[in-house]
Amino acid sequence: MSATHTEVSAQVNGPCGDDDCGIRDVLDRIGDKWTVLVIVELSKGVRRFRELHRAIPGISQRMLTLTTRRLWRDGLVERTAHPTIPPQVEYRLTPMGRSLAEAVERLADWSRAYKDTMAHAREQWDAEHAGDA
Amino acid sequence: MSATHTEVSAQVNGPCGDDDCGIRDVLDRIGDKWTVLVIVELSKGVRRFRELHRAIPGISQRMLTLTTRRLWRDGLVERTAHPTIPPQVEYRLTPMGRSLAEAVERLADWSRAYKDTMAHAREQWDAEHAGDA
DNA sequence: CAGGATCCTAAGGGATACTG
DNA sequence: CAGTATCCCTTAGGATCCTG
Repeated sequence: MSATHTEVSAQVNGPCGDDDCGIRDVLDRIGDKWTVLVIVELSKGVRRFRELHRAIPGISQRMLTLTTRRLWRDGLVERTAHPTIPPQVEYRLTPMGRSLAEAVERLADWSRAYKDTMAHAREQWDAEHAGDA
Repeated sequence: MSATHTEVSAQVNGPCGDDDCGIRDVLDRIGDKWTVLVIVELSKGVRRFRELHRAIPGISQRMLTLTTRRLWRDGLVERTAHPTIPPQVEYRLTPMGRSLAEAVERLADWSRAYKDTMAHAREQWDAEHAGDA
């Protein structure tokens, strides 16, 4: 798997030369507490504010508002406000949003694949370092 | 959660039934400020503490210590301490760590692919909502 | 060199009350 | 219903000094 390279082949498996690529950009966007959950929920279909709120346990209206607004602003979701009484606002992923949802799903795949391995690694580490502080 | 919902296509493109899958798990691990940067740097090869410190501009020793330790504990990186004076500690990704690095790269790919589109979307949004507060 | 121990602040985010 | 507006508090993380 890993070649016997030291750091000569920095550009082999690193997609960017020596910079941090765009990784921080994505994480600044989805690294918060709720964004991905909203994205995942919206990847299932169109949702209204209230539906999102109930589908994502624990989120406050405030954070849902902030999160949806950020996604909207970034062009990841489309917001449709029906001028009815009471108001109805629908959120749906844009093509770009769906593509992000795809990438996020891959990450979720990884998580499920290695969850047990990581848990076991932690247990073992904790056991081996039981005398430290 | 609510079972009486008439959600027909809930399991179509959603990889998990109605839960949040393991997405939060991953993000709790890589969603912080430095973890991915360390992972990316280590994906280029073995690195010593100092090398990591200099390769990742802005990180403090404290955060580098915490970050590497967490990765180590989770079995994502391997830590080799040479009992020399002065000490030498090498970090390298484990197979599981490399697999995570892969997934992270995919996310970075996405970022680079849509960076401009998002920036443009934001500009437009800001322009259209210049009169709000 | 590779950390540990402390101190301290910025900000993310929760709870609650109000509004169009 | 879909938000706003405030208050408040926890905590990630920076700065600094110390050690084996």
